[in-house]
Amino acid sequence: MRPSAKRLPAKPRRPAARRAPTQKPYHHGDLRRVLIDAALQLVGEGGPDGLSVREAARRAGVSPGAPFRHFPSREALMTAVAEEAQRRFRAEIEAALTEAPADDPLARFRHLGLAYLRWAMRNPTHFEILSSRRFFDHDKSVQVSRDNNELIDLTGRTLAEAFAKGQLRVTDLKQVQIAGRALVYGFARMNIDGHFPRWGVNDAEAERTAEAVLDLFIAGIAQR
Amino acid sequence: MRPSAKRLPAKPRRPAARRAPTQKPYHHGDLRRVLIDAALQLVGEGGPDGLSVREAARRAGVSPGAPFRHFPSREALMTAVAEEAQRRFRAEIEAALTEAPADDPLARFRHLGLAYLRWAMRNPTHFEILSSRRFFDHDKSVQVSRDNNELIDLTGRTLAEAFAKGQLRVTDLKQVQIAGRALVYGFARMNIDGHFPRWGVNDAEAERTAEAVLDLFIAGIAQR
DNA sequence: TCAATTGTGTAATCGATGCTTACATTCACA
DNA sequence: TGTGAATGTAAGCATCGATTACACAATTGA
Repeated sequence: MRPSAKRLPAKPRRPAARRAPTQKPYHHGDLRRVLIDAALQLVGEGGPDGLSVREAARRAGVSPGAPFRHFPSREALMTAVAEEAQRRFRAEIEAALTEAPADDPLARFRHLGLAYLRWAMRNPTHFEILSSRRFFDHDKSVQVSRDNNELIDLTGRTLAEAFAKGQLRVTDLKQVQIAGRALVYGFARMNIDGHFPRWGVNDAEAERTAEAVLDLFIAGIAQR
Repeated sequence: MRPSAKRLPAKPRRPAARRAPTQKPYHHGDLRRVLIDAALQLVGEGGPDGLSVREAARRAGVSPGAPFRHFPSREALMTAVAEEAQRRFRAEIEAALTEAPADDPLARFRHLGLAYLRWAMRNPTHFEILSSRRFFDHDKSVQVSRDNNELIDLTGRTLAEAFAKGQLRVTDLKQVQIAGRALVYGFARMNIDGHFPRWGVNDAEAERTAEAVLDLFIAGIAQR
């Protein structure tokens, strides 16, 4: 609730509306949200280490101690950032999946992998924090772990459907899934960790190579 | 300066040899080496963030400013740690390769991947620092980049030999190599980043799964 | 032999950070 | 309308990386 939009029917003593525009109100309004946005930006700019509680407070125009009213620790703020990133990650993958053919599980699997890779390549720092346990305790975030598990289940089901349709020549789907995860995760992390020095973020060649690598993997497991 | 302990040439001044054993000499002896060892230990214990210049100095029994005589920055100390780790990494991989059959390139490729995975699984924090550009500037370490490039070249040559012998069904070796790197790197990083919560370090099941995943990949590219 | 040079350690200090405590202000509700 | 809860500020702590001035020691060369 913003301080200007309160009840106060009959009282002329300086309401927030009459406050001088340059003078900011004592209460921020939606500091929690603003802090998360600032933190998202900081992580985007400087990676996980770029997140500073004080800097986030600075950008929100608030005292250095204020964020601790909303987040008990830097790690908690990082967790909130990861939750927001995970939400976007999952949303984009599921959106991409709606455009995939419903009756071709292997093609859906490919769409899944491509959407995964594309988001990871375009949002490297955000992908990094939600993928590594170093930056926050995944067990303490129900949303991140749930979203992640559902994504894993989704690929598992898709693979099972592909197998049921006779699209796979391999039988151990569990290992196929782990290998597939390792492949896309490894590619995404190689990009993050600077193993592709010729590419910049959003480089089209990077995404083309990602696609080729994914297709190589799929060709290896597909029936032919 | 300490006024009481001036130079005073003609005096029963105690030379280093006659110094009491409990009293440590002013000069450490081999501080640089000891600092690297302490730093290796710190990284092994607490990951990359666990390295603190002060703590390394503390363990070396030296003042907080002393390490800066040997390393201009924390990053430089981390680079030295990474160089030592990279040296061990490469040595172990090359040692494993000597035990591989000389006339079977694909088997050698497999040995290469297995040695890579094994070392990464058993030395997760050390693998992490030498694999990510976050912790030090790879361009500033000739050793790390050279060792890494030679390892990459080694796998490239092995793949080329396998192809020449007709052991591969794929033609784009460049993409096979990138996919292979992504696979083992992704698996190693998944382990580091806590994606295999059931496993501990040195868990035999982890290495067995790593082997199975690698074999799945090789089966996908091998001629049959 | 011994004085100068160079190398290597200490002590003190700086600014930034995460985090805590005490206090101030405002909101929400009975 | 008044009171407790929520949310901000101010001040301060410990730790960290890093710098500077200074102390001590080993090496060198005339």
